[in-house]
Amino acid sequence: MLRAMPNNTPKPPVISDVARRAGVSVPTVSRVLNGAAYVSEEKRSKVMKAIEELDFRPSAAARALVARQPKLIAVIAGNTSRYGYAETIRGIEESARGAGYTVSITVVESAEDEIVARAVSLVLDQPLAGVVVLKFDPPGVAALHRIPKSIPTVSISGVREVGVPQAVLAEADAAAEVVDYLLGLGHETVQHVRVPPSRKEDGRTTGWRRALVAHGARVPVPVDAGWEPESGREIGRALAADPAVTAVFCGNDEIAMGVIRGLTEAGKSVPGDVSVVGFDDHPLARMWTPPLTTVDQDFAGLGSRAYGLLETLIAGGKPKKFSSERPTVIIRESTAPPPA
Amino acid sequence: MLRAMPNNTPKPPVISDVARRAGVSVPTVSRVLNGAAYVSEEKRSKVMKAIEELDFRPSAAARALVARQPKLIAVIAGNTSRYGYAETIRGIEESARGAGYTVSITVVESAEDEIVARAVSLVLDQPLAGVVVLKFDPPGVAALHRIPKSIPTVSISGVREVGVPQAVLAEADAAAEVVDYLLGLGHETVQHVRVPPSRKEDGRTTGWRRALVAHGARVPVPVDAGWEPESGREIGRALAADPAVTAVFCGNDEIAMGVIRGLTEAGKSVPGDVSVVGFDDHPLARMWTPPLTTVDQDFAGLGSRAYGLLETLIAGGKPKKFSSERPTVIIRESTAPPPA
DNA sequence: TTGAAAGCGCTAACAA
DNA sequence: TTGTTAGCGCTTTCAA
Repeated sequence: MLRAMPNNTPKPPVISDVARRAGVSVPTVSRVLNGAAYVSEEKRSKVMKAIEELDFRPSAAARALVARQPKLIAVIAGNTSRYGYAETIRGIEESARGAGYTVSITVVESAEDEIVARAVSLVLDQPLAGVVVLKFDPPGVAALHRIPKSIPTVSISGVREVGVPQAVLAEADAAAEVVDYLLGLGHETVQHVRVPPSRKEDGRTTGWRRALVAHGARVPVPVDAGWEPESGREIGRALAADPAVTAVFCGNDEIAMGVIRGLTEAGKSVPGDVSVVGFDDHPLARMWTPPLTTVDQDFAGLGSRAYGLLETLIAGGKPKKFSSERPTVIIRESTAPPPA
Repeated sequence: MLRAMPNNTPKPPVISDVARRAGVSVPTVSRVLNGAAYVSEEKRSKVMKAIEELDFRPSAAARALVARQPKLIAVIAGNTSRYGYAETIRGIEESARGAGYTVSITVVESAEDEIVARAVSLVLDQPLAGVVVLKFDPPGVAALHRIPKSIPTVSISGVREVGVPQAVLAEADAAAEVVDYLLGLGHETVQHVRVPPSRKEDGRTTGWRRALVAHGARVPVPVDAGWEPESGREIGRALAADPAVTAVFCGNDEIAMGVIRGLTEAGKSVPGDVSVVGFDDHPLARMWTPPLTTVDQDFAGLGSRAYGLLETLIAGGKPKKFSSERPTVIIRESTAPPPA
């Protein structure tokens, strides 16, 4: 553990050091620092010089203490490095940075009470302007429940839910469109391989089911995959054994790639024997063999919209309850009519 | 832009509110907060109760001001969402969180002076315990130069460099090993497709060149790729036209996948006609067709080691100059002897 | 245009 | 065991 020991670096200069060196009062230094108020050219330059010489930086802690709104936005997520998460965070950070905010990220490793409490508490220990919670998974959902109402908060999700303002990517509609497309190609039904859901059922699964039912098609039991492509591979191998499956809709591209690999290893051809669709439009989806039919999700835009909602909230405004957008289906070469 | 408007959320409770409600003095509240000193069971429970009721959280800003070390670590990077970056950040965050730190991320979009200055300034405006700079690219390198020496700082890189303490993944050695392996298979030389380097030459290129020279093999002119797999594809197509290239060593897996795709599209077989090696062991590398021979880089471990260095620095200790580790070559199926 | 004084929310030192 | 008194480094009145 870290001990509170004296730091070996020299104590950094403070504002009074600058004032003394420049021969002015502390508030005057503060004035030139903030570009505000009137300061004579003479003093201003003296102060600037002193700042340079001392390599002075105002203490962020002191500034934060004094009235000023904190300039930190916390992002809470169950994961930071998987494609969708990373891109969403990128979108948040980019927008936030543009407005002068820094973003912190903290991951909640599981939905277990103690883990969630510890992570949230860590987050709240910083001086925060607001928080964005990625509700892509159970840890995210659990974390949201623990954020005090007094802190401006928005969430990000794949489905509309009541609660704090929310940026959403309307997955269900896109999923339904995928199924429509596949059924239109002549497939009798569409198998679904889903990623770990954030709740009982995620938007992709809901949309898939809805479309199947709307078409009067048989609704197969969804197969659960993990987050790793490897789990898709195993499922692909298993699916290959069932001649009834001619079309598979996967919860994300990585899983789809794994499924394709498993199918191929088991001797099936994609899309000749079975069509496979992913979700997300991962950068490698178009490089895949065959290039993957998938759904483009603008994660960065999603993050950016979440920031927008939060900004309104922080400013004391009343943002829309939802900022919703519809992902786009991208048809490439992993889908075709079923074998005759 | 965000205006400094009054917030609509109620002003959060402060320590004096708790003290008043509990009928004790402010320092007493502080004492129970910090678990220190003697406080009677009676008052302690009164205070706890007041804290609960008010949902009070001590102001991090005030705490930071008063001697206590801030609990925020800033990560500065040229990117946050690409595989290696995201994983490295994950490693940092995980270790930092374990020790009670939150991590902020801010990206530096280019090495342009103004951009770098703005980003760094944003970072320094937070009360920081220390900073980790990802020197994987020019923006990262530029940012490092702007961090004041008074702030505990470590960097992360693929090659050893003088300066602040550094966590390194010894790319050059691994790259050399790849070339040794390929040459051992019988290839006359190895073409190199590199990702945008952080400096004149990155470790992967250095190791590749070194091994080639050591074997007395011809050293081809490296081909520059971008970060997108798509750029690899174009290069692959171009490379297919040159019968002299039978082995290609790529700067990362995404590029390698693009190269393989380009090669394949141009009618070459991998590894029959040309062998391709990637770098990073991306999660999809083993799913690829053919499964990719690559180099496993433990990015999360790298991030974790960087945190370790920083922790020592923050505690006032003197960390090693380098925490170096050697990536491992992973041979899969995208490499074979050259065609007869 | 400038400085003196007050105070942000908290912890540390000192008495009691 | 507890309260009183001082600040931490800065910004913000308020006078001058």
